[in-house]
Amino acid sequence: MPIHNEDIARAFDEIADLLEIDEANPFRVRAYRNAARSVRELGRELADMVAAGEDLTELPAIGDDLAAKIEQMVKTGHMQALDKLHRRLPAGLEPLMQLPGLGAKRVAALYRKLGIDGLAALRRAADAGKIRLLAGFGEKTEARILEALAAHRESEHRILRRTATAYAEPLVAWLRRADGVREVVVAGSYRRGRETVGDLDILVAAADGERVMQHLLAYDEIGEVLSHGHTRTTVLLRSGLQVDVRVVPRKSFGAALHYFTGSKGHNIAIRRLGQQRGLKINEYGIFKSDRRLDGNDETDVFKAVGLPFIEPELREASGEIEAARRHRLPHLIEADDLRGDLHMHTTATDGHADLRRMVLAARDYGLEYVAVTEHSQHLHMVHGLDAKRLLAQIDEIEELGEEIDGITILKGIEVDILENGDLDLPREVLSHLDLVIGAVHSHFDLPQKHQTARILRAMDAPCFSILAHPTGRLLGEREAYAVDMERIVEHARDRECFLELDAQPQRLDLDDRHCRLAREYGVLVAIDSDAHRPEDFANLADGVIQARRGWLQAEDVLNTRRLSELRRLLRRTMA
DNA sequence: GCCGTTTTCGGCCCGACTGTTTTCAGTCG
Repeated sequence: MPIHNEDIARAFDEIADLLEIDEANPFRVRAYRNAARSVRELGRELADMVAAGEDLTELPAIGDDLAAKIEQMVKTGHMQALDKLHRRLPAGLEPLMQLPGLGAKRVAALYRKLGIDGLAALRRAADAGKIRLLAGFGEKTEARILEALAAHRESEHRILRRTATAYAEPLVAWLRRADGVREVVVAGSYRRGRETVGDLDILVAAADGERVMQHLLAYDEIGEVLSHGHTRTTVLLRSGLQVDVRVVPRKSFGAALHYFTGSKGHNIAIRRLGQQRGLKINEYGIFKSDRRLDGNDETDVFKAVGLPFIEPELREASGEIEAARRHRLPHLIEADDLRGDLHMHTTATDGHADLRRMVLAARDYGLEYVAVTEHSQHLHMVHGLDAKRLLAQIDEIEELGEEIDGITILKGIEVDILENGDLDLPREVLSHLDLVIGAVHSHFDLPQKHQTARILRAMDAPCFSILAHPTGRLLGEREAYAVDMERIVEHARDRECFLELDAQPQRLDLDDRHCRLAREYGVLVAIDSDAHRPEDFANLADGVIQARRGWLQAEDVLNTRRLSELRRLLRRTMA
């Protein structure tokens, strides 16, 4: 079994948990957690770096000791340090740490005083009322543990950013109506543009916090109040979505917005920089020996540590601070930079509106060009096009193109990549088109080697312009299939074809790391709506956010090109 | 255990809320 970065990160996190239960030096514990974060944020596989003999101590938060542990895990599949800890502390303790309300101290007490060594034992003790009798515990803590155990069954769930927007917007509007409220912004991972969010962090600028909180508690959608103070209140909406609302004075809004936007790793790095300059940075401002310097505006925080403004989408502690220091931050793409869309469907296959309505919707959205890209025959379920129907659609598109002004309709197809890497329609038919999008819609479970070879072979077909939704993931439903993305990106560069960032909210692949990889290799990314309905062109905005998370500039994106330039680039893929 | 414009030792981000405490520890973000 190949070892992935996530396996290593989990091992480090588990060591941190067990060490903390064992009352080890808290900074040693933190070192493991920092390393886990660093490994997760790394764009490349550690196993590959080890194979290439690279120096892992170059990576942030990895020193000689942890580099050796990574190497050991990659080579043997085990980390002895973790195995050793497991001989002294049951493996069942680590899941206990994941329950809200339980940390190392309490887990240690439960284990040492009551012999609780896992979730099952915890439930038995809580049911029997034994926990409330422990020093430092009480009835409320015991009740909270029982609740946490019940919630644990439903497991952690993150929701699509798009779904979160539907909850966030009315709540923000509600909070704006509270007396004395100056500003309301959704911060956290939502503001950083993560494709899924676990909760909403809403920041409010107002003088009277308690007044805002009273207004919040009157919101119709609130299911439960988890905690309530005058600067911070946490509630669960009826939908189950957790919302943290924080109120700060207007003069602290910038510092608070920076702090609550995160990411955690980014904040820690910024505060460290501040510390080196003798500054204390918190959500209330920037301080030098208790004298407040600034904090009105988010840029104050960056200025204080000698950096230019860093866009929220970049704040993942994945090189943005170093890039800012060297003035190498990308000038990120904006939604207005897109001139067209290269992937959409109509009622000819699985779309919900006919060709005319879809094209008019694209024009209304402000696009200069749009490509019609139906599924091909292999997808029987959606009545995919065979050669005859495709040729008929080409005629239909040309007729409509004559008739409609203000937008150019390109002729394309989303052709299936068959199991052996062949395309689902012959070259003679595809060559009538302006572009060919290839996509995997079957055999998702091939081993990585085969899946990668299959896709590389498809990219070598004479007519192949863009690889659609390159990992096939459906967030919350289906994992990405196993592919070596670096090889695919490299091949796209050599083949002079393109990779898609599918902007459907549950797809959004390429993801941020893959976008950065494409940019490194100089492969242009197509941000496509994959629209099936007129309103789906709005997906493009979500795609742009993901592209920004992937450090893409307008020049890195295929469909920011003018039509003439786009046609030139596409023609090369159809030779 | 990591790290370095305080550089091989001595630091390590920082504040709010809860519960159980009678002045604060534990947890969380």
